[in-house]
Amino acid sequence: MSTRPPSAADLIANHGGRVTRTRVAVVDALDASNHPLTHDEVAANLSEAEVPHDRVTLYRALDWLVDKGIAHRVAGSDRAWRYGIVREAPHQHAHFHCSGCGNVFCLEQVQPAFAIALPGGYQLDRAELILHGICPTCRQAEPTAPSPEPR
Amino acid sequence: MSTRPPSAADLIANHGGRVTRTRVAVVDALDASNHPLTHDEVAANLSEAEVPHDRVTLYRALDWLVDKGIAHRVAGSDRAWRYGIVREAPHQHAHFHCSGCGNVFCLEQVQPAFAIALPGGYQLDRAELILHGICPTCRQAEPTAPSPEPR
DNA sequence: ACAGTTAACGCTACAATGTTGCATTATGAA
DNA sequence: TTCATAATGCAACATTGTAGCGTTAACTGT
Ligand SMILES: [Mn+2]
Ligand SMILES: [Mn+2]
Ligand SMILES: [Zn+2]
Ligand SMILES: [Zn+2]
Repeated sequence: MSTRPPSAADLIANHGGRVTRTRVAVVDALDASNHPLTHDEVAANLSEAEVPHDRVTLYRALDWLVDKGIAHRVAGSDRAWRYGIVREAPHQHAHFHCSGCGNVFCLEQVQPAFAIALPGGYQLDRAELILHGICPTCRQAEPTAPSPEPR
Repeated sequence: MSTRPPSAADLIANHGGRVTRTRVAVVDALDASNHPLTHDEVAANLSEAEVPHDRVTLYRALDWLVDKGIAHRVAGSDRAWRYGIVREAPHQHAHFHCSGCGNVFCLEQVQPAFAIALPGGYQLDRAELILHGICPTCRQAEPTAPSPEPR
């Protein structure tokens, strides 16, 4: 017998939270995605699943999940946070920002471990590595696109 | 005889732009700062120098400077862009985000050059290294502060 | 099964950071 | 000086998120 992954409800209850409609649906939505989602994307997801929800409640649910370490939050290039389920703690890896679709992908394989010669006086706490480029899906959509991008 | 650094007006004119009150003041403000400034900080700076200015015009001036490569733009942790004068092109170095003062510092010494084994299908365009911690100024202000930061 | 406590909700208002449209101004060129 | 138009200044709007506060419903204890 292998241990099954905990249900959304279990995850929430195990962290001392009340199991509510929105929280369960949010965890399910994040868990089903292969990349972190914006508040708006989660909302769309819930709407599609016909789960009634409130904008503010959704923000609070996401915040709570991050606070409990169930989800993590990563900044996008468009100043909207992305929320992703935490699949392996601690959450420390590079993130890939696709300039095609705008999605952010967690690269769990790429652990930013490098020695940095910091100028004097700076006290380093945490390093964040962000890679910009084209994700596999967008790349396949336009394989050899020159994308002239006139300056 | 050493070549003097170009005046703000020259910089602007050399890029084919009209030399206006706001643009000149913005370039001067950015140039005088040792770290990139937010729109709001630039505005405060202009107010202090008693340079009349409009919020939107200021945004457009900053955008124009970035577009021409005179300034560069870097994201803050508070979803406000920071604008800094370009002192050495190309602008490619690590950025330090101070959790004390919230300022962002350009670390021209720290060039993010590392070999990354990217998962298949991703096309890398640019790598961005963000360091989080305490800047020299904030550190001196509270030398051994634990900074409890209650969640 | 029921009642009580209070975490969490849902709504309204507000804040911060930008963007868009458009009439007006003033910069640089002729 | 005159002229074309780049750039401005103002009002309105968009997006992303927070704060206050009365109401609801999830859990606890019986
Ligand atoms: Mn991640
Ligand atoms: Mn910089
Ligand atoms: Zn993509
Ligand atoms: Zn600082």
